[in-house]
Amino acid sequence: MKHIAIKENHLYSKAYAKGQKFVTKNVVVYILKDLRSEKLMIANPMKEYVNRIGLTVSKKLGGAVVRNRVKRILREGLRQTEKDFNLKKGYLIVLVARSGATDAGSDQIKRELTRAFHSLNMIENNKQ
RNA sequence: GAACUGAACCGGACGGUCGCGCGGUAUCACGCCGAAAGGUAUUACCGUGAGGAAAGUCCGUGCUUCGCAGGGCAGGAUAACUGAUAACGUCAGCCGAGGGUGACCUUAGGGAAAGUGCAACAGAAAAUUACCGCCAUUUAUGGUAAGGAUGAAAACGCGAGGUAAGAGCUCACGACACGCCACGGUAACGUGGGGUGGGUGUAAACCCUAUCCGAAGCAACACCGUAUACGAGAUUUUAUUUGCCCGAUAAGGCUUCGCCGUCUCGUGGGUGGCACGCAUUAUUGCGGAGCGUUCUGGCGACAGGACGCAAAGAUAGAUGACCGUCUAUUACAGAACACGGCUUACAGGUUCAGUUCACAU
RNA sequence: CUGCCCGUGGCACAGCCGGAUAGCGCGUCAGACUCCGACUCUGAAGGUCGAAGGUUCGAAUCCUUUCGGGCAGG
Repeated sequence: MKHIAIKENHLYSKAYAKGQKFVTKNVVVYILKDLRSEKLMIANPMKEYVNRIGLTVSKKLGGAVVRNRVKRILREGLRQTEKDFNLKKGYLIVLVARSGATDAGSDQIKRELTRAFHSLNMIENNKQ
C-alpha cells in the first residue's frame, strides 16, 4: 500500500492544533479526520479511502543522513504496522520524530506505533 | 627493532526474507476497454540506483538569458621563474628565504631613492636625533657622535690611521644593497672577480607597477496554459444554476453495450533543461575538458594513440529494515544542472618509497 | 542559489582605520547601614575577546581558513 504524502503546510498546522495526539518515547502521533478524503477517493482509480502520511523530522536531530534514516525507519515501522493491522482509512497521520528516534530500530517504532494506534482507536479489526 | 617522513588506495563483505525510485520487457498466459492498432491499471521479471569528501560554497569553467562600436575611470582579484591546463587564486618542476641530524616540511615571495600616513610606553632623539658626555673658544655659541641609559627597532662590525675632540673621514678584512664582467642555467637565480654606496620598519596602512575580470544565475532559461495534464461523471431518464419548482444553458459525430469530441466537477500548474549529446537508412557514424585498462613521450603536472564501457536523476525528495556469519550499528557523512580544483570532517585498515638511531653480519 | 551581518564576565552591550590595566549597566559575593529585610553606600571576584594559523616589535582590532547564530532577495 503506497502512501500519499501530505505536502501542505496548513494541514500540518491543523493536525498539530486539532488532531488527536499520542506520545511515545520516540514518536509523537497526530491523527485527524481527512476532510478531503472523499475527493481523494474519487480521484483514486482504486476507489478506496486512503490515509495521507506526513513525517516531521526536525533539524535538531542531525544532518541530512540522520534525518533520512529516521524517516526511513518511521516508514518501515508504519509499513510493518499496516501489515499486521487494518487501520481506519481517510485520516491524516503525522509522525513527529523525537530525539531518541535516531538510535531506535524499526521494531521499537512498530511497537510504539501499534500502541499509539490502539489508544487512538484506529484499528478496525485484527488481521490475524 | 624503535622513532619518524612522503605518496597512493579501501571506506564494509556475503547469504536469506520484506520494501522503495528510475528505465526496459510482458512474445505465450493473466485484469479492464477496443474489431484492430493500441490505451490503462496492477503485478511479475530483468537491469540500475549517493561520496571521498556528495559538505563548506572559497576559486575557475561549461551552459542559459540579458547587455555589448571602441576607449577610459571606478571596483575587485592575483604577485619570484619556467611550464601544465578549457581555465584558475589550482597543479608540477625549479629558485630564494625559514625550520629539521635527516627523509622532508613551511612560504600572499613585486615596489619603502614616486608620494602620504603610522611607530604606544620608555628614551635626548623613532628619521636629517643630541640629554649626559668629549673638544674649542669661552660661559654662550659652535664642532662631534667614541662611550652611557631606553626600546622590538638608535644610523654596518672590528682593527689601524687620522684629529682640538671625533666621525666610512681614509684604509685593510668582513656583512649588506645596487650596477658591471666571466662561467653555468630557457629563466628566476647561483658561483667567482672587480666597482660603487651608506636616507629604520611597516604596503595582510593608503598607495605605485604588471596581468586579468561585462552582469546575473537551473527558482537561469525554453515550451504548453485557464482549459492544459491526469482522474471521475454526464452526453435519451443527465449535469450545472437554485432553499424548492418552473425556466434557461450544453454539441454532436462515428465503424454505436463503445470511441472521439463536448460539458461539468475534482486535484495540481505541467513538461523539457536532467543524466551522455547530435545525426541517422535503426545499424552505425561523429562529437564531447567522461570512466577504466594499456602503450608512447616527459623529472613531473600532463599530452597523444589503441581497446573497452558509458547505467542515479529524485521533486516533501528514492539506496532501507530485520536475521545470520565474518573482531562488524560501530568514522565523517546524503546527489538536486554538470565538471576541474581548494578547504574542512573522518573509525578502522592496506600498499609502496624513504630517513635517523640501536643491534647483528 | 546569491548577498550581508553578528559572536567580548552569568545577561544585554561599548571598544574594532593596531599600542599593552579590555570598559559600562544589571546580576553574584563580602562588608557597612537596620531589631530584621528592602533601598542605599563601600569593596571584591568573575574574560582562552567563538576557534586555528599568519602579518607586525605588538592583534579583541588587519588578512586567510574554519565553527556557530541571524537577516534579506529570487
